[in-house]
Amino acid sequence: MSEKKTFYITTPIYYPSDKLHIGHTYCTVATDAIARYKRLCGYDVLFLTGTDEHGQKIEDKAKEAGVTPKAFVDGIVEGPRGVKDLWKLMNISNDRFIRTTDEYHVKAIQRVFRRMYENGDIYKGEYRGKYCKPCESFWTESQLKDGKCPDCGRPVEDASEEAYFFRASKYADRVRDLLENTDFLEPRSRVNEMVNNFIKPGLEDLCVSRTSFSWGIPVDFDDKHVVYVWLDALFNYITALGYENDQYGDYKRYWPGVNIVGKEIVRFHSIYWPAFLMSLGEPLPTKVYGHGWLVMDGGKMSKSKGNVVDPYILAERFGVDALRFFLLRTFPFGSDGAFSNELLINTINVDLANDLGNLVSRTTAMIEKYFGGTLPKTGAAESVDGELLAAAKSLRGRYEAQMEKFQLHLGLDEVFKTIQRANKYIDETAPWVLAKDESQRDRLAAVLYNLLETVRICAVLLTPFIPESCEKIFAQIGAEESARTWDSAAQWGVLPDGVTVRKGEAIFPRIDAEKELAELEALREAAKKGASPIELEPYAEERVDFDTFCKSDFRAVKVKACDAVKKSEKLLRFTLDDGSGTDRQILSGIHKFYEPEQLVGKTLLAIVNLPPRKMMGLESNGMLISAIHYEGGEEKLNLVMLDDKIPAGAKMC
RNA sequence: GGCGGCAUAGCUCAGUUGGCUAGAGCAUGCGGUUCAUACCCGCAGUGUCCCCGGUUCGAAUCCAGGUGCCGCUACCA
Repeated sequence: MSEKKTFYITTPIYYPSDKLHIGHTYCTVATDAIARYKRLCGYDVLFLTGTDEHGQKIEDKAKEAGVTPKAFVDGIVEGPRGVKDLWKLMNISNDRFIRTTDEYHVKAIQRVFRRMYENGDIYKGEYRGKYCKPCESFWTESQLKDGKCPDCGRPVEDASEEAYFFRASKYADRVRDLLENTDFLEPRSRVNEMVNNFIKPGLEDLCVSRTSFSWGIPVDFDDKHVVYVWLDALFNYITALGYENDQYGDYKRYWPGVNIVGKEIVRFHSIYWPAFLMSLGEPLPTKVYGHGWLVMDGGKMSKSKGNVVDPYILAERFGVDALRFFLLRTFPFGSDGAFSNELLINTINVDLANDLGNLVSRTTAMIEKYFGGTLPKTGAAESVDGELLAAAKSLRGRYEAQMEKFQLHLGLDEVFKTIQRANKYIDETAPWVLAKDESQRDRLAAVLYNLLETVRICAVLLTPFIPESCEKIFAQIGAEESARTWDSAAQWGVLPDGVTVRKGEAIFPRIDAEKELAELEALREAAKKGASPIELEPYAEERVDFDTFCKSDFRAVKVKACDAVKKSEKLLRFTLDDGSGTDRQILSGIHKFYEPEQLVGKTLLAIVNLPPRKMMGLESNGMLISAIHYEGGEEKLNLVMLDDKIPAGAKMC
């Protein structure tokens, strides 16, 4: 009977290829608020976060940094100002932290992979698919016509590397039903996107192993292969509870739970994740919730723009609670929100300093001033009290309704409407007038008591969002433990007669907006200057033998014409003079970097003896050579341009 | 290109199944107050509800077309 109901909630596990930014913080803070809310309500909550540490990108980054992948991620996860430090700073109340490099997780994934292999849902296949020799083209199974090459109708043969596949197609109907006919995936708008894009066209089997790099969990019965990162990553939600391992033992107790995710990874969580669980016959998550993104003023966050928002800087300047509050108060959870420093400062000043902070301050100040800090017993009610009392007494119900839907900003909105009502109540009752009249002492005490109770209820409901600050408020208004509970938030008159308050420091100091904005702008400029280190592709370790290299036929080519390929975002079509007398056509996906007009007449470098390849229905005979590097995390591409003196067709060697 | 989403006041956003003079907060202007963190309370505005048609007694809302922004996805050998 006394067994508490359980509630399990997770953030995504973050990919530690770089320091985390405000977007990760937003997601984690939101999940933390929900976890704290559920604890407040009396649930036995388990809250998990962690890091997803395998994959090619991390292997590359580590190589670049000259350390092992494990050492690289250790630095970002456990190191100073790393992931764990950030969550500590942000006062995140996670009960567990999983790293996908943790031994128990690795072992569990190997077992999961093996089980799915043994039950037939994972099978060995070919990564590239089918090869048509005469056309020299690769095709996937789904592109074939009657099992033959869709271009020439001739038979195709298997080619390229072997890989393991997950039979996602087998679960397509069940997943579709789950998406369309339940509220498994929210917000609802994501459902159409998933069904139309991935299920209706026919859900393809998913390649779940790689041989092209080694930083991953080895398939234990075939160690050329490492497990695909998504399969590895998704199962964290249950390995962290002890699924297929002995590290923990509460899978039965807590699963299924709620997965909070960003909208960019909804696909994996709403299609493959349930399909994997179906394959193993395990319960599905109770809900996958895809929240929106913070959109920066000045566009997407990027290092070169200098608008990557560093949560450390904001939390240290304005306070952890202020930052937590801003993120959850301002943006509807579920849709995108426009982030700006100005909005941040404004919200802190208006809601926290002026409305809430000042309400606590003026209430406690008056009690100290008029009653020496201790409120006498009283009962002098008047009709003017009605509205405030009604608002405060019904607040918990309205708040709860929103919180249960994860509408965090609306829950907060209810609380702040009540706070504003309390400020108005002070105006209506004018305690400073009552104070001048000795016969109104009783009434004055009643007014101040009503204010204290309203503040108390609001503070209880704000604890999931701004826990530290609420502690301070409770201390100032003299609220004991029993006056801080979920139950007490639905009751009026919980603070005892003769309650003693103690006015302290301002809980939320006002921010000098102009000064702070100028300083943040200066920091931004500095970051912009400092943060354009040029990053290079890692150097290849494998040697190519001289003969193979010599087979590559590099030639100087002159651009006779260049136009954008219709219906394609990236492709440009080049008509080239390669000195042979016949024009050569090459397609290149560089429209992001060049407009066609810029390139006509230029002398470029191309490899001309690659097999022809069709893209968007057009044939490409070779490849133009470009130089690639990264600046501030952004890919930069420059075509290699040769001296115009070089004649078309000149061979490079 | 396919799929999906968004477009409402200077800014950030609400507007349930079509129904009052289209709303809130911030910012702005004016007034009040002095307990309080130059704060609080009240009043006042301001809108081609992206454009163009259509359905309807009636459209911000529904339908067709268009424009702009965003996301997913395909083609970047």
